[in-house]
Amino acid sequence: MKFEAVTIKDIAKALGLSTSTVSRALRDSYEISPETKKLVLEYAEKINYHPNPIALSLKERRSRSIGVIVCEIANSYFSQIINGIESIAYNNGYNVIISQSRESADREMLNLQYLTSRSVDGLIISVSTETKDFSYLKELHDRGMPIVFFDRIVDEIETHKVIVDNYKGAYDATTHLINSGYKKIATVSNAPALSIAKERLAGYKAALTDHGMEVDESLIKYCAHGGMILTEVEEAIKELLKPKNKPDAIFASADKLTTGCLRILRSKGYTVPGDFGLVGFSNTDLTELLDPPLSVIRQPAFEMGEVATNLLLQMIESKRPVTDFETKVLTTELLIRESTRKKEAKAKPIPSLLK
Amino acid sequence: MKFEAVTIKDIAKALGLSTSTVSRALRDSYEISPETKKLVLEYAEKINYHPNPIALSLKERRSRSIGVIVCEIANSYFSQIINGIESIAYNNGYNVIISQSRESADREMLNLQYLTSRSVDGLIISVSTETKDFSYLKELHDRGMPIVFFDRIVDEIETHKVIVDNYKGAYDATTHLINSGYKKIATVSNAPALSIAKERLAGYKAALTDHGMEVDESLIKYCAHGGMILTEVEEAIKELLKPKNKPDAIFASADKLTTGCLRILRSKGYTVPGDFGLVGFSNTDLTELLDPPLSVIRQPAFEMGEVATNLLLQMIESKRPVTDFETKVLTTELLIRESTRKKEAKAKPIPSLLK
DNA sequence: TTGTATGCGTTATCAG
DNA sequence: CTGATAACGCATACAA
Repeated sequence: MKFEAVTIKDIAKALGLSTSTVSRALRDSYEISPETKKLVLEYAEKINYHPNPIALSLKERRSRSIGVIVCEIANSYFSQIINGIESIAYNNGYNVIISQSRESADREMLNLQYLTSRSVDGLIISVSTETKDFSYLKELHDRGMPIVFFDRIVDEIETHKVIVDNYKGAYDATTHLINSGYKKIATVSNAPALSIAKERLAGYKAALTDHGMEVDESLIKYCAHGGMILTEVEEAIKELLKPKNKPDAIFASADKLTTGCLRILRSKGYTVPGDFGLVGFSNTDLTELLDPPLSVIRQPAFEMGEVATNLLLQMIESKRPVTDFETKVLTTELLIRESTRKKEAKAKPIPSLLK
Repeated sequence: MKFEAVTIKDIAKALGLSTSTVSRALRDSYEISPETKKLVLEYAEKINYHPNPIALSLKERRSRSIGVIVCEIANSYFSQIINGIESIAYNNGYNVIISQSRESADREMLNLQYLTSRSVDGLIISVSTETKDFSYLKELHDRGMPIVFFDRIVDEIETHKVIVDNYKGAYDATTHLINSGYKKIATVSNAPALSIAKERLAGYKAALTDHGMEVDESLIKYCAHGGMILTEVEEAIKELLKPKNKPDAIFASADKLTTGCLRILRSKGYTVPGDFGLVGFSNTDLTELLDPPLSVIRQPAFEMGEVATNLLLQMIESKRPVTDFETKVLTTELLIRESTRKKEAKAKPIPSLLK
């Protein structure tokens, strides 16, 4: 009682034709008579024929599917990107296979092996925070697998990359905190090896110095797992809140870090934003549910997925190797959400709280 | 410069053996000498051989992959379920292909066709709120495709189903609102055709009558798109807040409805929960970020994915047709999060607000 | 215009 | 123990 599909053979037998004639008729070949074509097409329609994509893959040595690896689909930033990827992929007849690394280098490797063994035609990937060894990816790339990196890119591999303007985003976020009256701004960052972390840190530092504030290394904390583990954020905050050098605001450089900071600060009794400033790279839709809502750096996620996919399909479908790789930089946007409260914050000097 | 994989042929040629010998050696057949086996295995390892799953699929007429259709992967409830599905699937050597219907019957149909044409061995699906015509699914099922429904099930199709105890969840949520002192409890529900909507509505009504409150049909609002479109929630709330019969609390019967109600109520100046009660079926992790946080009905999502997948794999791998279908009911849990505020709410009578 | 034969990578069947 | 061959579904070069 297995699910049996209709094949080209069934049509050929039923119509007294050869399989090749049927195949050609279905592909609308010029060498088939209109009558035969009509006959075949109508019968195919009637019995609901669909070509077996597995056989096609085997024949054409391509699967018309692309692999996507992200750390976490539950993250709305990534799911928006996936939506962008899917929209372009589907329009071009490609399937999308999604897999999650959950910020683990091991799982990333497994997924990678799985996808390549499934013969995906190309790969769109945002590497996990934990990954330090890119040799497998490099080998894949050297062997001709089209790859596009996005968000968390790998500098060592020469291929297309799509990122947002991390420097500008961090700069804007920090400036917003400064303009809101906060005086001592810390940052909670991703693993320092990540390119995005570096750039965001640079933007943060630049904003401080441009506004005549000094960069204090003790106010810079790293979370190796990007906030996936809440305790690492807790640890970072705990250190920041030590009496000797307390900040009154934080720039959080990633989604999970922003929500992590928020949770911990609120659990400690702070009103955020208000007593304590917080702006971050967070696309979690729900930050707007907060009362007062949180300002965030919005990343053009959907568009990012689209751009990455267009580049990948271009690589896949070009006959000769692509050489002119480029790094597309999309622009972030500061979404100011706590406008009414911000004015208050500006009006009254921020009290030195953190008792 | 395409990505070329190593095949059994390459090994055969390199070792001066036939492809069948190599194939048998790799599968550890008893009829191959230990020396040959060792030779083949070592060489395969060395050149990093992996069987081509596409060729295997063609041969075995199965793809070792299962299709999953949900309305939205960004919804953390569904992404948790997907994690549960993946964990079981991967452990059994199955791949998972995820697709989103985005609450559109059209997209659901397209995904369904796509997945079946990709020869998935089985399907795990939560139908979209919009779907009213289940004939395609029914046909698929009749033709032998193993299907497991979860969350939003289709009563007409005889197969395994996995749901949570919607009745109990709704009953608990409503009771919680009653115990918190709210006097007039409305509900914002999914499309009434959905089985989950019916059951949750029944739980809501039962809780009211069990506590000596009367069911007022004008306090029951439906959102056809399950809150995907914010305006429909807005419309529902607007009607509820009409002067003549205002409620002071809402039981929201789905994730997007809960967050939708929250957003709209807060934008209208209500403190929620507090002035206005709100409990819903919401697994959005971030509801705990709210201040005060929101009590929610937690659904055992991960476990649900596991159970569904186990049932599906059992169907796929059983040689004869499965007949003893069952509907597994998992238990929900009321997560009380606004405990401190709840006491206040209990202590002081809820003022008749809604001015 | 249509049919026949071949190959994509693998395994099963049959023959040595 | 090992090798040759057919088959899975399809497209296509080559024949007719």
